[in-house]
Amino acid sequence: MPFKRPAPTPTQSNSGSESPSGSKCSSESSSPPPAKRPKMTKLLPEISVYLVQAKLDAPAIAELLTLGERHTKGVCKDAAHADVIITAISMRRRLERHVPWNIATSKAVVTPQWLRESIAHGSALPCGDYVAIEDLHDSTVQNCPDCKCKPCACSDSSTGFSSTSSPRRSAQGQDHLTSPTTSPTTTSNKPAPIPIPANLLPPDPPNVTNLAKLSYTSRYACQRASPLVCPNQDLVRELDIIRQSRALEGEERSALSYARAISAIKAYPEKIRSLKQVQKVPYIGVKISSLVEEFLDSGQISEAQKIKSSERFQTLSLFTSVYGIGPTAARRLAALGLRSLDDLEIYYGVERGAVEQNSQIVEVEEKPRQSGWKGRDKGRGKDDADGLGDSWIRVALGLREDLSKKIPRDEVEEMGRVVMRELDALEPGCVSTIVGGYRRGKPESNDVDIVFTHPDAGKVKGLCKRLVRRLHERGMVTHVMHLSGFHGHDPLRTTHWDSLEKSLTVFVLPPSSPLHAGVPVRRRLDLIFAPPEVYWTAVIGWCVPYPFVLCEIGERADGRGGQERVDHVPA
DNA sequence: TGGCAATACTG
DNA sequence: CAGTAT
DNA sequence: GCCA
Repeated sequence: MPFKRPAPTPTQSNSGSESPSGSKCSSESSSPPPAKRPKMTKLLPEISVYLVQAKLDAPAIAELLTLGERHTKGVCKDAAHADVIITAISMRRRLERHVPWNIATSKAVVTPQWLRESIAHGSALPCGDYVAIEDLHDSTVQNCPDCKCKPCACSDSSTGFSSTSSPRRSAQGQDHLTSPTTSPTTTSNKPAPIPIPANLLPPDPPNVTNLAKLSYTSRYACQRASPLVCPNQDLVRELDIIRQSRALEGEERSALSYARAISAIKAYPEKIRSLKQVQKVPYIGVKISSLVEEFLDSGQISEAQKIKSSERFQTLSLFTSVYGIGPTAARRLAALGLRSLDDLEIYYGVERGAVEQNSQIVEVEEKPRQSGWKGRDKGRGKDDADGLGDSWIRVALGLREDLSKKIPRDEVEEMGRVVMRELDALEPGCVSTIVGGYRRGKPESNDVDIVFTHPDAGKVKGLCKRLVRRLHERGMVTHVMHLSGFHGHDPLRTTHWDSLEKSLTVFVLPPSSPLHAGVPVRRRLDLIFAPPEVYWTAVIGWCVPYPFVLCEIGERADGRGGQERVDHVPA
């Protein structure tokens, strides 16, 4: 395996965070949206589901998980806790590999269509019509939570509207989704539908990955299939705490080892029950192996527990959650005795209005920075003596809360549309793909990464800056953390990788957007501009999660060589 | 035992 | 150059 | 911390 090519690397994006908390059946994942905004009423509030991911492709899994989270009581991590098991498997033998038979017989086991149509219908449909496995017909009918649990469409329906009637967005319960994660959005609106060159469109028909060839034993992540939600999530969560701790304490090498091991475990297709199983997983050596052993015995890892409960870890984690504060600064701040965000605000001299505590909505609209629109002060070299007086950290402190919120796919897509609309006005004919975690099928993202190009290579240069300027003028980009210029490197040996322009910004949906509600949450938005020749390579590169190992990305000139791999990138 | 991806940008 | 970010 |  060739890796280690001297060349250019796409940098990746997307932090590999975990889906957070979660005990049994989580819905809506972590951050309990204070029900302030899109007050979505669940259509199947009494039913919890379990999704067997086998035989489903990433987009379908994402779709079903999203539906499950949004409209059921919760998506269970364990079939035993669910009321309904959803699977595309039709053979008993195969199902037994994922769900113990005695469990399966005590539930309703149905096809994905049951979920889709029940939601479209507004309440649970008879499971008997969606039996996934013949042998389970009777038990499925018997265990179906049907209508009996829900007083179908009653008084309460005032708040309840069917998702299908939702004003914006049309695509929701579509069956043959056109791989929502893939289709590049074009800027073609009504007037001049500029044709997009075929080499910038996704392959049609889409490439299909032979999952059988992807084994978890592969050393390279790009050769492993990986479920969106791994069966060993609890174990992974424990190990990740140790990983984080190592990183926070500056033991990067160790952290890297944990990261690789975790990535490998995530690719392991079934629940790990014995040490023997783990030993086969790459990047699991003596130490981690012993940790896993402890986990198998006790369901937890004492070292992780200890770390998690330590004040040290909590403080460092909190501090690094501020954009711009990394492990080193966090340790230094902690060493100064600081412990809380309040401490940081005081330390960095945030003006604390009297209001602050009570009225949350203090209309803290960011004032445009005086020195141009690049939102950052320079000037003020006084308190910089200790290297920390960064006034910029104050801004980050204000952004922290918003930026820590996850972004639902709906909103990711809306952001993509909005940005595309602006770009279209600026330079018609552009093509884009939303990459990062979104493209990997994650139901929620930490940020939004979009890769752009234009069929005419000449039109790309400088576009990034222009787009950011426009977005900023229109109030959508509130901050620019970073704007990379166009380096006209020597046109020779340098591949076109370094000619990427990118900008890391903070974005907020405009009032005109259907998803704009009250005070919209500010989001991290990364814009990447690539010349057409490397467009797909860039797309791939930005979809590979950390820790990544490069593997023949870009082997084909048009970058489509990687297309087939990217649809099953590990999460 | 050496090495772990590689770079861009800021202060 | 160190630190943070992707 | 794991691999070559």
